[in-house]
Amino acid sequence: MSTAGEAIHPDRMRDALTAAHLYYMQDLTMDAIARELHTSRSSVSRLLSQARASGLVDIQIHSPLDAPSHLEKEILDRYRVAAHVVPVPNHTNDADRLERVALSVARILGQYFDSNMTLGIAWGSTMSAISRHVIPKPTHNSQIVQLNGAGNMRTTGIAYASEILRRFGDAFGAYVQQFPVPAFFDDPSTKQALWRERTVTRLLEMQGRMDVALFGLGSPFSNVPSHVYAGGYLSEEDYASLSASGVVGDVATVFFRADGSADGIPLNDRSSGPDFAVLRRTPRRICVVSGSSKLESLRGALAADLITDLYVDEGMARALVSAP
Amino acid sequence: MSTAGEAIHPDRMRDALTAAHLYYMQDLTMDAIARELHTSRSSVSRLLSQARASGLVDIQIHSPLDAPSHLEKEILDRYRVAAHVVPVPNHTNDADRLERVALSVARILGQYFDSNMTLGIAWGSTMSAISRHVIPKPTHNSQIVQLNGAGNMRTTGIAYASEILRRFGDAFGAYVQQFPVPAFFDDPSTKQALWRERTVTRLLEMQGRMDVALFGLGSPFSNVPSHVYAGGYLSEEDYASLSASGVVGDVATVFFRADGSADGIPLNDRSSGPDFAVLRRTPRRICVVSGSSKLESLRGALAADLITDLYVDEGMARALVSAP
DNA sequence: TCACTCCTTGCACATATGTTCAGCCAGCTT
DNA sequence: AAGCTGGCTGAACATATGTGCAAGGAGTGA
Repeated sequence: MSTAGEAIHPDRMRDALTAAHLYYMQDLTMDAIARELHTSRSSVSRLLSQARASGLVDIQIHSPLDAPSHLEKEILDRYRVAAHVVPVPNHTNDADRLERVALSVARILGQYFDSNMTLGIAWGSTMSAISRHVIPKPTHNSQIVQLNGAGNMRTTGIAYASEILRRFGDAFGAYVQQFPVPAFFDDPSTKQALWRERTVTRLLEMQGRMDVALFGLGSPFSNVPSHVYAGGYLSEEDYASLSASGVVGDVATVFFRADGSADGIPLNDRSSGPDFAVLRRTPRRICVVSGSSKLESLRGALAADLITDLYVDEGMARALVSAP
Repeated sequence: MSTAGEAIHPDRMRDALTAAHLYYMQDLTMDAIARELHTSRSSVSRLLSQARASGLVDIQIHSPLDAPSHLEKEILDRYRVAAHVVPVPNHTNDADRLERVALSVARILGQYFDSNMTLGIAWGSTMSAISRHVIPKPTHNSQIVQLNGAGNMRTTGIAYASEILRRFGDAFGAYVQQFPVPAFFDDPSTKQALWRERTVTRLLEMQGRMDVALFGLGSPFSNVPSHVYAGGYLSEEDYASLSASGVVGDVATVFFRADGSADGIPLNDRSSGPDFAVLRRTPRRICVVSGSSKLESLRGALAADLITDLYVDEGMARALVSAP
């Protein structure tokens, strides 16, 4: 069990708590609070920042039940997933879209995850961005499990993936279960052998018990290839094989076609990611997508029924409901 | 069923919602939001105010479970009630204390009340202050019931009490049940007769089904008499009778002694307020007290087991744990 | 159509808040 | 004890936010 968030001196936290009360519940100005706390206004400003960043202050936005935007309702009707459209101006570049969607998800994640739960997480640029902003929430007896290995031909990937895992674990005070294997095995039988090892079966069982899964999408053939496709995970032949199989995207390094099917895609036999059947058994499957190039991948994932809750930027949401 | 809060034009609300997302979830500046929304920065400021005031944005403060202040823990240990100490500087006058405690309670009330629930409320200066600040929260099929009549020798009290009721009703979109009777009857038999009327028994049944009761405390013999004791509700003889019975305070115009007993206090037979047995059956009984003069009254109410959740200013909390 | 009210807007100003920076202090190493 | 490091502080400055006000626009009744 890792410790939650940054260690904060208890006295400081009590001050932060008091400041938050005075500021958010009683509408005092920071100046007034500074006087009550016998400190400077700047310190109060900093205390309040800490209070927000450490989850002492929790800001939620409730749409009155009738308010879901036209887009969210349309997506619900057509795809049966709870959509959350993150407002983003049209001309925004993909990096900013990713950042804004990730920030929104990071701040709302606490609403999905609680004590005694297991959260499965993937890795990739989206997950990395989210991990950098999660807001701490203390939980007990909760677990975070890595969905797929991150090793590739050059590194074990442990540093990268574990950094992401660690951030989530710290934020929730959860036990973190890493998955120190390559994203793809060279030989399927190695995977099968390893999958019979008890350290691995234990992890697979945790995956099977997940309450929430959080993942982005890969899109191999878009003009902006995702982390997996740029990071030395796949060889030329692998890539060709994907193309030949009609793959449009992946979730946690498991691939699927436009119609949502995933059977008979050779690479999946060598992938360390969870079988879609396992994923579909997870009650909440939160998918975070941003950037125009992932539309086809998203359509495939929706067809595959991999998603229960979808976070997208506004542009993607529009694209999703406009075409057939 | 009254309509919730102020009527807001739906377009405006969607803008407010978007602004809130951009401001609170994505940390954009109001200036940036103004550009995205094609309006002026000042309008964004106003949109955000609306979003907060109308409950679109919900700000909560979570003390990490180990953080309850020394005072709150001490009160829990000694009196078995969940105490919430509202920080207030020592030299604050009673009017400000009342206002600050009321504001805090108003903003937190939504956490206690939800759809399909019944809320009982008293009246008085504390309740009035709270009512002026409640933050709207949409609920369904919920009810608000007046605990005790407000009529006195000069007025029916309906305007005063109903204004308080209405504010709560508006905020929660709840059905409001007023209690248009005098606070005290002149003749106990009038009360008994009326208590057999179906309009009244229906209301008494609602009181019996309350999920939450919200009330302040009266303190007849303090130097700062409460509303009841100043407003022409009681005659000289009544007052003398209370004194003779050893009364230290009241909840919803039902009186009690320092040891929490209420039997044999003549005025209670003429009071319109709920029998303490009814109150004690209510799962949550939230008492809001501020101002130094109500200490003895509070002690009595605690002894009478009328309270499950206590909101007090810091001074009162200290006083409560300091003396025997 | 006009006159009127009521509500909304953006501007300009007044405040409130965030952030940089230099100084200080506590705790640790040598 | 001296020297160092890291974290915290308040002053000063740079930004961001709140609000009074005059102007404009939609609705309403004469």
